[in-house]
Amino acid sequence: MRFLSSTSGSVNKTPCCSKVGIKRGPWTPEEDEVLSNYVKREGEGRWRTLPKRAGLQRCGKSCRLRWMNYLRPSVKRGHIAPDEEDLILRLHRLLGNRWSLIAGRIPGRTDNEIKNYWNTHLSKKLISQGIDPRNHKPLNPSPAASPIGAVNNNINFVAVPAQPPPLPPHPNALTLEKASANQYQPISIVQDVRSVMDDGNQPPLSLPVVAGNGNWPQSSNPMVMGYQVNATSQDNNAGQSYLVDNFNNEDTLSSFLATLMNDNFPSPYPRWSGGAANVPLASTISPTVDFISQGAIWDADLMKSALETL
DNA sequence: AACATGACCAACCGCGGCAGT
DNA sequence: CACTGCCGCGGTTGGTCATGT
Repeated sequence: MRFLSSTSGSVNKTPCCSKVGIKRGPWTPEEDEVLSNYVKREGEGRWRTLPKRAGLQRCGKSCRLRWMNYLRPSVKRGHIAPDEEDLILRLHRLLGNRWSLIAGRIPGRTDNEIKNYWNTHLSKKLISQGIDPRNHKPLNPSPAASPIGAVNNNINFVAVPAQPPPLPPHPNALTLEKASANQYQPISIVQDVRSVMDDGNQPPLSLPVVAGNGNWPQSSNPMVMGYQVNATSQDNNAGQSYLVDNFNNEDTLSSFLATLMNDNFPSPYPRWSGGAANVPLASTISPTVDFISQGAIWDADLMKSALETL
């Protein structure tokens, strides 16, 4: 039983939870009050030493979790609303099990809550609709068995055939322009990416926002997500624009993000080169995730508007 | 009424990243 | 540069409650 202090077995317990005298299990109202008052008074952080300072017989991890998931004033209570569910689905489709990132885009909801809601509701819902909740693609690749699946009244996920037929030009192409030193924003439709490909032309340039490593353009880069236009060299000219697909075929954006997140991107790992794009360097190897969380490219509103084009 | 099963979700655990030294 | 400790994340567990038999 997990809530009893287990003195047997498990050698590799984390230090904070293996200490004698540390309480575990459900929190009492008294403990909640002590923790809540202390954090409101002293602020968040220094969780490791907080229990001692606050006079709680808990480990720091437990205190942090309790505050973050339950006691924080900003935590929203109650059922997940339809629009929240809709947003969770869209974000999960793009980000996968990045619960913290998803929660960061849904005010008042915690990563734990969204994770639980996903595991107990949404994943089953998608399965019942013939959609694989892991990748949002049909469980059965047979076109006859994978019609368009209505997830709810607000959103339709289009089942992707095994070999999608050519699509006509779509008006939802999104282009980006440099809005400031560290942010791009959508501008007008420039060109349908597939028309470039269908003509058999070599893509002008791979999209610098994904391939930029200080040595772009890299026309041989296999992760062509979009094409730079109106740019002739590695420069930082204002007004250059980028076509970022049209979000309409084969989940391009989603698979692209997934590829980055799964570390499948070819070496050298894409990072912003300060000279090329003047965007804050991502120090980790999850650049897109960092960009999203830092708002470097996809700030909250931009991400939302992009998702709404799906 | 008693028991079995399933759903829900708070809380725990291990791990990786990162800042500080 | 290497080491250490803390923090935060995602996966998992198991207690509680609701529903079914």
